[in-house]
Amino acid sequence: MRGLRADAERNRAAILAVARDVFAEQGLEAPLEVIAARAGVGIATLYRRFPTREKLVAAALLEKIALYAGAAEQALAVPDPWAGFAGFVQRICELQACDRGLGDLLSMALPADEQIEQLRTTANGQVITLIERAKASGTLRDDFVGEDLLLLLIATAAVMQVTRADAPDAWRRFVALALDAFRRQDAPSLPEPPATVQMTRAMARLAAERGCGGPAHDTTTRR
Amino acid sequence: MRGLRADAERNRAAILAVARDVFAEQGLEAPLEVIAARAGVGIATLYRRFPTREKLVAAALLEKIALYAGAAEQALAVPDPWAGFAGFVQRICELQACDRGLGDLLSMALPADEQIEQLRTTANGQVITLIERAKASGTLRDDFVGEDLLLLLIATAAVMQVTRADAPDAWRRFVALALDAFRRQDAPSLPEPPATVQMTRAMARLAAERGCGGPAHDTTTRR
DNA sequence: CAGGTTCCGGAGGGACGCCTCCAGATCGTC
DNA sequence: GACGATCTGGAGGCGTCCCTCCGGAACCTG
Repeated sequence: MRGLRADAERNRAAILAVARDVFAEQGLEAPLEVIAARAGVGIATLYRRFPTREKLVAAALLEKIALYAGAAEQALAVPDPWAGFAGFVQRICELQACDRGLGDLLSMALPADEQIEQLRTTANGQVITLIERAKASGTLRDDFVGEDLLLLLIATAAVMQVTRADAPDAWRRFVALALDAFRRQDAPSLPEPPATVQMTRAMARLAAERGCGGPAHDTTTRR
Repeated sequence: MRGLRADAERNRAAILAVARDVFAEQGLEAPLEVIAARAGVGIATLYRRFPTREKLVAAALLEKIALYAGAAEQALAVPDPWAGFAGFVQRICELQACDRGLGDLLSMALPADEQIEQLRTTANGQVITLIERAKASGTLRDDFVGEDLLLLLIATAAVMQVTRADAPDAWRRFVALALDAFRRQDAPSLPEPPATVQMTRAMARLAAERGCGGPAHDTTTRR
């Protein structure tokens, strides 16, 4: 694949810039024609440059995913295990709140680009370490697992979406409650210690990280 | 409005029965033509009997909402305040899990029928009582408010939707975590004690119940 | 500035869901 | 069983979004 022609490259950049905005505002299911129009480009040009929605999503959100991965790394650098863990949780929720598209990507099992999956997978490894460290320090409940974090991401994404218009900060309270629940306490044991569950693709990855293995089936269907 | 002709009444019943099933399976945004087809009826007949989607939803889900209201009443009959509260939370989440349409209705601020709103409002009053009772007994955290329950309903609805296929019981773990968070403990105070927040219509109702008042604006728009 | 290559954009077909219209079938009453 | 009132169903217009096709414009190399 050689370099694009000058105008083509310009258009590509314009599409990408607009896509970032639109996905952030409207989520990953925004009409592609909106993006093309706002970029001052025909719909065909968008399709030529990004043949599938996933390609466009991947290109547009790569930096945001990198922020997610970076947050995990920074959290590991925090000396206090609980502070690192709690800060990480708040940080990724913050990222989610700033970018509805990222929320979709983190919470729903959208078909994602290989590059993004790789980034996410390594990040997940660090997250597991973060979790184990916090558990070992006695501040995070023993039965906590990575999947619980995914549940939280799903939940906060929904809370944000529903309350965005009326109470845009409601999710902060929700996340604070969740962190309270995650903190160690003499609580009744949770149902279904989910050693075997596997939900979204991201969760399958998480599980794989932790050595559970799992059929990462394809889903070749479109739409 | 006089009685319907016999065949019309029969069709109405068939539509309603099918609507209950379809809404439970697919949520409240299921195509109306699916319902008409499954009921063995033309789409026009459905529209004639239920001119708007909300009317159909209201008629189809009335009993389910009644179950919700009943759960609040039963919970108040439980002697132990915490057991009553926790049982209620689990019960309504269970109801939500069994009926995706009910989940939509409880969590999203869908335009709802007057009859349903009324039922929901009285139920919400009982819920507030339930909450206050549990707080007074020292088992529910002091800063808990009715809106937190709504947040939970929103969150569990999302969790159920995303994990339905792969881990249909994941929501149970999630709800158990939430109940842990709600239980009294020496926790850092939550942000935004939401005396003033008002999110969905249901939440506005809740707030109104508690005497906050609030502009229950109209949203006359269709669709 | 000419020629070939690359790129562009809008038209347009397909799928889906909403909702309405009206010719004809069905009911129930006398 | 006949007649008027009531009810029916599917065709079809509307809107949205998807994606492709192809005549023509823009680039860039010499």
